[in-house]
Amino acid sequence: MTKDRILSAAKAVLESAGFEGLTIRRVAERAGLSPMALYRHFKNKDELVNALMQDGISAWETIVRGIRAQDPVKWLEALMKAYLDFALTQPHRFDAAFFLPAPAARRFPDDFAAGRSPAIALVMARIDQAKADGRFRDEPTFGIAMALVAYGQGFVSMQRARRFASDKQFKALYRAAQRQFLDSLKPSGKNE
Amino acid sequence: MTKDRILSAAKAVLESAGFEGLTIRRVAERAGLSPMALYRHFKNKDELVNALMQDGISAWETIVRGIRAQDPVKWLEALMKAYLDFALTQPHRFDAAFFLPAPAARRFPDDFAAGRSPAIALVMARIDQAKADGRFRDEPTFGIAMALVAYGQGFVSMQRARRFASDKQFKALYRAAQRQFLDSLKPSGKNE
DNA sequence: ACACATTAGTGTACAACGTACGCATGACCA
DNA sequence: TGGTCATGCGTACGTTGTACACTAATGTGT
Repeated sequence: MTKDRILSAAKAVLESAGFEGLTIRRVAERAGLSPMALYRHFKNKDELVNALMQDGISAWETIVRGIRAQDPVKWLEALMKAYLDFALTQPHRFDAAFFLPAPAARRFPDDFAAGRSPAIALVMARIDQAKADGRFRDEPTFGIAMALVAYGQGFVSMQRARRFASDKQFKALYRAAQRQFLDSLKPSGKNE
Repeated sequence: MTKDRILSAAKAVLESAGFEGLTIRRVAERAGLSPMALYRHFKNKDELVNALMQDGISAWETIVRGIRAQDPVKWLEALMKAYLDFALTQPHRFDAAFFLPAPAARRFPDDFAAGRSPAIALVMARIDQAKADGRFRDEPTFGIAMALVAYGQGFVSMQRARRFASDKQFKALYRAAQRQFLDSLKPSGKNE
């Protein structure tokens, strides 16, 4: 399918040149087509970018589904580490997945926050498990999940806005905060 | 000063047309100048945008300094509310302050996260006060402050990416999470 | 086999963008 | 009076997204 070839080209351009360097002409060249040919397959540039967003989201879901840790708390630790890795090793794909505005018409129809997103559902399941095992205090699962998500998103968003002095510092602070966050969920008295 | 007139024009354009509508030509027209005149006062568009970022940051600092609550916990509540209001009532100015990448050359030289930023210093002072008063558990002030910041930034970042079904939902979830966050900081046993 | 509609791709052209370059104007000081 | 400097403008170029009109290929119905 030509559409797939265009999308592959777009992903390649995005990875090597970022969103700023993502132009119709460059994608077309990479796909071996004339610029206008893309418009047979995507209504406009926004639609192409939106396809990249979908790609980023699927990539993240695959990553989450691939986390193998048995212990629920360790699983959540691995999740937060995976999130950081995703943000650092595939920055543009990550941005496509998490920072790109969804098309206004097609907002996330259901409550992403309320756990309808596939990825967040997995997270909530582990939180429930940890609570059942007495590893976490009895606070609302949904609230914990939101905190976890906001945590990651907020940190990466600050890093993208260059609010840290260096990437090393960002990583160190992220990890410290992650540890403290998970600790703060332990039942009373078990905090170190 | 002409430079101030340009900046005012830029702020007006930003407010009415957003970053997408912020063009040299439009700012120049608003300021009653030819497009090229702006280049006598700003090296290029990035420098102008950077000035808008500084403006946004000062605006936020003014807001924070204006919070009058005596009780430290109430002060932090007011802070989180003010943050939400800022994001919703002056979206572009907020984005300039929190989401715009700082110029690569001039990264935040000191550790913003570590409390060198004026605004965060005020936050940490209140957290310390709450801990001293026995209102918060004895967890690292810095970690709490980071969590608070990341929380806000993460939520707004998700809203900007249209990850909520509506603004009403966003507000409701933000407030719920805020309440839960502050509750989770109370000393053991005092959680409802 | 023939006529015709649909699809895929191209080439040209336009408006809007950031901005390099060179020139005009006036203020100020010698 | 002449020279320097700051300020602003007009023109022009390259790059962007994409509207429009066109051609070539591919079915599809008779």
